[in-house]
Amino acid sequence: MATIHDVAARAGVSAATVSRVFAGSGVSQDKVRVVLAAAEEMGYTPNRTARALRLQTSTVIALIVVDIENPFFTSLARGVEDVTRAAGYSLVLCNSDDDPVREGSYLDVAVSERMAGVILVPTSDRCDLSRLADRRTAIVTVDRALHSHPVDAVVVDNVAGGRSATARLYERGASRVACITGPRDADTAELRSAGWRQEFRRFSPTADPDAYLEHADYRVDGGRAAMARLLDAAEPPDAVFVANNLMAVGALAELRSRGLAPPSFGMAAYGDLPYMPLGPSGVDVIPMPTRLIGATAATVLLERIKGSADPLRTVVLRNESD
Amino acid sequence: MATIHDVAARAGVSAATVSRVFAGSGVSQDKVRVVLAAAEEMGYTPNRTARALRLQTSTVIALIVVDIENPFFTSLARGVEDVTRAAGYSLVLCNSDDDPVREGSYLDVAVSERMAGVILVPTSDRCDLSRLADRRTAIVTVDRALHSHPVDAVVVDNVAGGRSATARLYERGASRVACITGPRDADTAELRSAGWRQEFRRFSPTADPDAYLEHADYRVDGGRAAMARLLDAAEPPDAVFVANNLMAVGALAELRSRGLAPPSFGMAAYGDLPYMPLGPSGVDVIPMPTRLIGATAATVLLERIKGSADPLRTVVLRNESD
DNA sequence: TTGTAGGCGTTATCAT
DNA sequence: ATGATAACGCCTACAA
Repeated sequence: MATIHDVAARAGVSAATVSRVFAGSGVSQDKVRVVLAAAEEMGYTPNRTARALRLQTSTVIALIVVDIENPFFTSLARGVEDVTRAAGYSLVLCNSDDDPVREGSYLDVAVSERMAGVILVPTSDRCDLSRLADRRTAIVTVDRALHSHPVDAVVVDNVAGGRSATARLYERGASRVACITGPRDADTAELRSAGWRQEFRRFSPTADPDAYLEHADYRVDGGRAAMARLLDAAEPPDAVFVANNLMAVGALAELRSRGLAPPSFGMAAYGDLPYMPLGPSGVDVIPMPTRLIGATAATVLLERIKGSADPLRTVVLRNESD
Repeated sequence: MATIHDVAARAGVSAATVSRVFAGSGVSQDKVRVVLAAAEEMGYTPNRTARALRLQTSTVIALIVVDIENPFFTSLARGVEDVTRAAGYSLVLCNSDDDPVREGSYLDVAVSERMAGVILVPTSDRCDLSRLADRRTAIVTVDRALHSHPVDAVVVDNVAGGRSATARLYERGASRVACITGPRDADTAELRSAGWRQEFRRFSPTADPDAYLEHADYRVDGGRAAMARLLDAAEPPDAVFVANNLMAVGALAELRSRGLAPPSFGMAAYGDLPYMPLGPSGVDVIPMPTRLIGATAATVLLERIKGSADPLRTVVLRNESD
């Protein structure tokens, strides 16, 4: 494969000149032409590996998500990619599968490959970012915030979303709104259920919130099982707020299998139900500005990569219908 | 950040010895301990960039798909990841968005980063793999085959799937089965519709197949629009074979919006409909062994990376219900 | 078993 | 504007 020296030899210039041509600075017009021609003929592509070694940084950005099979995260990825690509970076997507070990290994890869930055959906608050800090690798978290480590973050107002979803269910006539939220490690799960709890206390002051709160895993089957538990209770709810899209799909399946379904049994979900333009499902959706979240995170990251020393910030995007 | 020399100094050995410790060969027990201790204390991680430059290959594998938002491909990715991860490689996922230019740029990145190999869902038969060939980068295509370039491939039997889906619709009483297939550039689209055409000719010998064939883009909206065109025709079909999952979702939406729906209007789809355990949709699904496809592709790729010089092969997996 | 030294392909510094 | 040269961190003959 052609190296910079091969091109230099062919063009009758030094390697330094070829390098400058590709860096785009301080080379005479004629030499530029000669070099470009030579490079073209030889099919020369700069070796990113060598460049990264020399520069101590590459032009790759990693996006690490907790569930590649959740459309929310792939849509987020599209948002990220739109802006990173426009800025000349390539985006690689990594799936931690909500496993801190896998998350850690991808973070290691990121610093070890000298990636320019990483956008991370953290598996939990305990995740270790020190390795990135050592290398001053730019980082921003999305969707979930991190309190154990100071870092830029882009999130939505989960409490407000949980509240408005719950309130709407009550206003539409529900008398007891349960909640299916995510894993305890996910701060979004805690915040969304906190929003629900506020409204539950207000509208069902005599009932015990904890009897109507289920934790699951943000996945279809978990949502379905949680819905089943709620329905099997002594005093079942007549509506439910589900804290993410996939669990809502599962909960809906469980309801339908029992002959229940919205709107007779109320349901609100945080985030769009995937592939559900199939006629009205009766589910009240709190839409998330998914691509915008990704695009915003990418923008923040790029600023850090460019060297911004602004104070850390947490960008809170509004849900589209609070 | 600690380098191999720092560790060597601290451990009182040469850099070569440290390198050998991490390569795992020919170092005395006591030195191994000392080196590992030193590395641990200093938080040393080998610099993959330097290693890749030296070895002319890295330990990263790229999976380039045409639509990251299609659950089929993310599920495929899980299958790939299962085996690459077990073999000690890290997988990065890239989205070409069915755009040959983006596909090309990711291929460039792959060779430029000296990735160990790439698993590719090609956007079309015209895609240029010469750059990979130059660097002898291992490659295998999945889902779609490539005839312009000799390369390993893992696919399913698209013709058989198209035939059996169509035949089943006729056997269930349909009198005219239309077909919504994918873009002309995708060989899967041509093969699936070819399967349909065979059965169409057999069961509807007097009708013109081309009047009942629609090309769309393998996406929800495209499927919906195609379904609308079919229904608006002079002699509309009473059943349809849809060549992929997302278009089936769109087609189903269109049917329902017109008060039609399976099973009165027959529908068969190639690949599982995403997030549809919501009660029977009435759609006859040709399930694809999605994860297995990914795992198989990864296995083939790993063999090539290990240096296998076996003849090129195309692995054809059976659909689960042919 | 261990160390020395050269080179992987770039880019930045320093001359010219 | 251009060229020679050193260095980025690692691995691997080759020597000892």
